[in-house]
Amino acid sequence: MTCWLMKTEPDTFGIDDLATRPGQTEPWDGVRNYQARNFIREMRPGDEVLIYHSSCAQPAIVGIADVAGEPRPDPTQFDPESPGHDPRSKPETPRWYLVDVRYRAHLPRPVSLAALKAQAEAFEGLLLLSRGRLSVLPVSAAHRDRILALGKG
DNA sequence: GCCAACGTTGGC
DNA sequence: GCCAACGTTGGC
Repeated sequence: MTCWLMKTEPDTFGIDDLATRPGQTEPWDGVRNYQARNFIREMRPGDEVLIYHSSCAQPAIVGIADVAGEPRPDPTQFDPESPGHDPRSKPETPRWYLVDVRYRAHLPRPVSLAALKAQAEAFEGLLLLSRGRLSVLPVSAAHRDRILALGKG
């Protein structure tokens, strides 16, 4: 079972929004990057997800969620009204995928990007630090444990 | 298949 | 709001 990190902009849809959704679950649509897409397709129900807030005053890992279902085609790619519309996508050959993400908990203390950078050796290899623009990425068990330890109250 | 132009992400 | 990094597109 893999642990993942998924980014979101709190001004648009933050962890508080996730926590107050019906079923505390949201289809994580709109990912339009091939590397991120490939990671989504590797996700399995029950996998743990770290929720990261980006493009905000304090970029940080703010909580824990899990993967609530199998990866499936992102329906917004077929919707001409959606900003995620991709005219190249056909229902029989979908290009973009999503998973449903279910809220589990806030971290008692957010783990800021600055805090991660301050322990650069400990977080060596963490794609959040080396692939700044990747919005979905795997997190090793060791890094995950360390992040949760930092996030304890 | 190379590479320049362009667009987007996201920290600061 | 600026700008660096870098993924994507499209001409050749």
